[in-house]
Amino acid sequence: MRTILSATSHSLFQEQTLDRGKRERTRSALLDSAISVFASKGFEATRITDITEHAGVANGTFYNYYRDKQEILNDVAIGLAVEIVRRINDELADTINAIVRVVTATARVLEVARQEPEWIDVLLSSIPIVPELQSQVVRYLRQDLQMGLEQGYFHIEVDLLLVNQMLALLSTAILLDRKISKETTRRTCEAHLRLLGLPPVRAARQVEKALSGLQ
Amino acid sequence: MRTILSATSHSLFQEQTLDRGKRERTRSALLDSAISVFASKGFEATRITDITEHAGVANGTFYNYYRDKQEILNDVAIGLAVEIVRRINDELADTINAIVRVVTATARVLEVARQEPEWIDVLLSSIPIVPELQSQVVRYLRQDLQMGLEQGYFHIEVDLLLVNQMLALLSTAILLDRKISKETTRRTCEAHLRLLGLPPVRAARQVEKALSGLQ
DNA sequence: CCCATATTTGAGATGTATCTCATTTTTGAG
DNA sequence: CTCAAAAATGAGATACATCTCAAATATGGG
Repeated sequence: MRTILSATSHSLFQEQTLDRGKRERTRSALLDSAISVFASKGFEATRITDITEHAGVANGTFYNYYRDKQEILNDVAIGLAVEIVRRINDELADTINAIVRVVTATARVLEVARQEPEWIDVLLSSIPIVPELQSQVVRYLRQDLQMGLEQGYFHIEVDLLLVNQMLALLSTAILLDRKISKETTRRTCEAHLRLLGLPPVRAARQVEKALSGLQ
Repeated sequence: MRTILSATSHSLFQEQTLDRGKRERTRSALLDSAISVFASKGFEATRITDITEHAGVANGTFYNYYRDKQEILNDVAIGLAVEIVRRINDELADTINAIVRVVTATARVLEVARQEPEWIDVLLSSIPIVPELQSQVVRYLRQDLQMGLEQGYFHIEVDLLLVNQMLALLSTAILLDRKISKETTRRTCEAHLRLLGLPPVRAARQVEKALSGLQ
């Protein structure tokens, strides 16, 4: 057992395929079930049967769609990443200040973690296992960091180490406080800005300002 | 497969028990083998037989000492933690400046990671699995952080989140650059001080000073 | 060197998960 | 509604890791 919170996540894949044929609906059921089971038992401990039982299909059905656990994890992780990045990107379309972008993105990821704990559970634990994922996340984050450098806010080398440091701080917040209090969000945003080279007082002020601007 | 570097670690447990009876020598062989195998295949993927083969004993021998994998992992992790903490504590006995303590401890952990990659591999991946470990690490780190607060250097709340943030930055460094370049060490120390609330320029200066003082 | 005790051994019993495939059931286009 | 194609089924073959234990072997104090 891994997650403490009850599983209240909405289905991600089912919703996208209610109209398409039977095949796509069954695939979505498997994908959504995989999210739940991976989140509650962890990837290693999950058996194919756990996924099929949760999806309400027979064991053999799994093999009509995927060869093994790893293969369905890939689909799940990419699907989650695409959805979460899409949401945040939409919101940030008009934001040009790099500090605000970083704080907002951080806060939004934590917001998703609060509302869909299973998604983030699976996504974060997939990063080391699904190589394709890491490179996507890195490319996405790097843009904002580069922007912050050009705007003169950040004092740091933008590279793989930095991106992974930021991801690690995110993971820490989620693992330690699954309900994601406002306090946890604030401190994680501050940690990000401190890491990026803002003096602590300035970091606090900027986080304060940016977070109050979010609804 | 997990580690890329070849396994060049020294035995930790064998050395301590060369004189004691057969029983303790076999136990040590199992413990040292467990380190190697956990480091190379990861805990989940390790089978009892991997450990006994590596130790050059029969499969059944394992069960004369441990009930299962988890039980030997506990012994391994605690043994590693005790050894590493002992080394660093010895060196820091006379250091009273909290900044120097934090930078030195960080640098030394990374030094161990470079020289005994298997140790740190296993230790870090054990932290989530061996509860006893986490509380020990937290208690140990908290002292230095408290000291830094009292000396007026740090601007932060010292709690579980902070300690885990620092551990996460350490893990990130090790996972991303297993050979642990000077650069990685410097940046990880700076990240720690930035996180603790030192302004970036000051953090850089302090790290520079403290690291140059280490042989 | 002796021998009671401690330790090791490894074949096999047990349990469990994966994966296959011949058969059954469902689907949805015409 | 019909029916060929698509999809689902689940029993069982296969594989493999755990754990046991009676027998074999090694140990080290006297």
